[in-house]
Amino acid sequence: MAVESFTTPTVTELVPRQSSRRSHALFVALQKEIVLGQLAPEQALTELDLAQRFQCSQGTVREALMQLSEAGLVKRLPNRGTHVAPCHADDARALLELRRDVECRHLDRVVRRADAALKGDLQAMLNAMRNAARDGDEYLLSVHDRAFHTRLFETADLPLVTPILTRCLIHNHRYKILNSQPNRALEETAERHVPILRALEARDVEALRGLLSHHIATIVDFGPDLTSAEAPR
Amino acid sequence: MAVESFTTPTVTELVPRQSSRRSHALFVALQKEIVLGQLAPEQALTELDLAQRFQCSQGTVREALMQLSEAGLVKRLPNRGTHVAPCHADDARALLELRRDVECRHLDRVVRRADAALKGDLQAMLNAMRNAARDGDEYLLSVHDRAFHTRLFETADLPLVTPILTRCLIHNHRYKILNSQPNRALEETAERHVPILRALEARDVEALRGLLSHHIATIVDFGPDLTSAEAPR
DNA sequence: AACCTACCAATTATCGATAATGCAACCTTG
DNA sequence: CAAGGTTGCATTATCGATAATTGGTAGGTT
Repeated sequence: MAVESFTTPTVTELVPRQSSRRSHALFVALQKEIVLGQLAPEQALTELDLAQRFQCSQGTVREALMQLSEAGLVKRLPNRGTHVAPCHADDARALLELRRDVECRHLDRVVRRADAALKGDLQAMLNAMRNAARDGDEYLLSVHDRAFHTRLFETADLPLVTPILTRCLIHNHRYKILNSQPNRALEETAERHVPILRALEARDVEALRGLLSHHIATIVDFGPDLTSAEAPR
Repeated sequence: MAVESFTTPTVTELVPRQSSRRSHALFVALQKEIVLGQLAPEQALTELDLAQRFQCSQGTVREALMQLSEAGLVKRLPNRGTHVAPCHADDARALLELRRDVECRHLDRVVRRADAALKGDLQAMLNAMRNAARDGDEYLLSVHDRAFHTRLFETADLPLVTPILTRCLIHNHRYKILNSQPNRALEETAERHVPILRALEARDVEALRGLLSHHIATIVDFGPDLTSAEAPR
């Protein structure tokens, strides 16, 4: 194992080099508006309107829309435009179950490959969550929350599965934010990740599985359905 | 508009209106080459090369590449190009488990909403699989196989989950084709879908779950891991 | 020799303009 | 007045050209 005396972890990779891309900035902005409901489900998005609004060309808007389509936040129909994706409870519940399966099933791989860099990154993300919670910024909190779980799962080294988790995460948070009173116990949400980090440090796969499963099942109250089924494996 | 004799069911919607789009044709062609391994994993794809090869502009190539990225068949890094996605056994196994979860978990919804149109479409796809198998066209067989399972799951009416299944399916088939002797019992693969169709007609959810779970677990031989875990719910 | 810097070739990102498509309202026609 | 065809508008799809970014290389400095 490498020496872990680095005070600042590799946060450099968290905001890679995409900040210089107009289309990516647009993607980030639109994603936020969709998750916050400022762009309503089923709402139509026309490329030239967005181009004028963000002062860029139609092609750049198109690239951003295709990235949103990759995240499942919009649906693009050939020659018929782009619409914000729906957000129904049935889909949300299914995606939450799916997320639990994905995150809980490969924890042995995660623990096996966990190193100091992972620990440092997760700690940094936890602090970012705390800051966002303190500032009452629910969306920023969700951004770092997704980063936390994504970083954790990436350690399993299943690059073809990670995009699926990404999809689940964004829709989980979208449904939560769209169906809850704003600013409800944000600090608590951040602190919920502490025991997960502890179990990871102890390399306790079973404890980790139980914590994550409960953590995910209690994100949104869907009734007893989700908690009844056990975590996979 | 010419008069259509409606001997075949609503296959019109299977190839919607995308055939007239250059980028979609390119997407289909590249997808085939990737799944067949003619484009090797990790191979670099440069946009202008493809534009010249397919006689179209760079933007059109880009759109196709983004669709491939949505399917997880390529990975695009900003300013660093597009590469064919890797294809490792660990990912393939994880995606196969995930596919089984998705397909088996919502069969109650499928059965509840199944109608004559679904039955007709599935029967048509089964016939298409048989034709492809008879012609020894393993890829075409896989195309109709994916269409069969996708059409079945769409009946569950979980539009946010369907794209995830799509992703799993394409990677399942890619791994299978990349890791098997060509033309191995194609007819058998097609006929495997007959009991599934029968159980659907009988509206027997439990039988359907067992059949589908076994059907999926035996696509690729990953050892006893997949068959040991039971189908969810 | 190791390191830093300025350039170069290759590639992607963005742009503005044009072509193609789909939809809806309108008009014709029986 | 209904059915079918036609036109016009709004929007997406495609194109060719230009700008920006990257990685590597050659050259110079300590």
